[in-house]
Amino acid sequence: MDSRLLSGAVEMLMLEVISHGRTYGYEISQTVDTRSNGYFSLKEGSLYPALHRLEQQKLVKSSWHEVEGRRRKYYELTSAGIKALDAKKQEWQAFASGIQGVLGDGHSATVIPAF
Amino acid sequence: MDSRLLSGAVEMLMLEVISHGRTYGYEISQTVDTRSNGYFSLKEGSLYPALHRLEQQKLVKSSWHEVEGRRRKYYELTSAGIKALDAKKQEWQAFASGIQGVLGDGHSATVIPAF
DNA sequence: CCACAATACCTAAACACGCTATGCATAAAG
DNA sequence: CTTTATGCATAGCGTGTTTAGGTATTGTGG
Repeated sequence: MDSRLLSGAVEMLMLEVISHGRTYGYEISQTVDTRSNGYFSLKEGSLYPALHRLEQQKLVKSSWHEVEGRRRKYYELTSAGIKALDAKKQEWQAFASGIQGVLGDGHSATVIPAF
Repeated sequence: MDSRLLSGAVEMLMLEVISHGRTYGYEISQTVDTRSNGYFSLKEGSLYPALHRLEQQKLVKSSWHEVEGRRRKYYELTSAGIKALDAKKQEWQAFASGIQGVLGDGHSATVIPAF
């Protein structure tokens, strides 16, 4: 897929996944992959920097934990993160509507007069 | 709006507008603006370079014309452009579905056990 | 008549962010 | 014991948007 499309939606997707319960980077990428039927695959080079951005923006908070013999950095949403996710979802809806507005409504191809 | 979202859909939108009939840069931006109810605004700094990219990729062809006392660079789709628009639309659908797949289906918030 | 807005095109520099590639470390599988 | 999967991280690259600026013509209000 065209990665430029994904640009801008990555953070929303990640926040969404995290909103379902405390999770960590590797699992987030797996979840996004699975739930999009393999259409998206967050690469590590975008995944981890994005998590760091979100944390810097105080939308998520992290904590290291040893689980199943694995050292993982778990993330969960802050209250600001919950609001941000909601805002991003609304923005996504508006964006998708905007696209439909341009693509959608009829406008049968015009007969083009020559100059 | 988040310009990152738009990035990646810009070329599709422009091809779409051009597909309705020969047009030029300034008008394209107005059309996109109008038909998205003012939601999108293609900045000149992205509009013109995008047109040049499309032309370089042979998806559109241009010609200068003097109309209404205005010197304008008119664009129209090539046959490759028509195909590309179709492909981009399909990709958009797949992308939007992917997003819905991640956002959509229930997944009631889990009760998070403490560590 | 003149300043200003609108129309119309263009580009350079700064910035953002996804990707590739790489590195490190541990656990499970063969 | 070597390979694969898990798990985190970052540097450099590529691409495209924004900001900001430049040029030129036409219409408009004072």
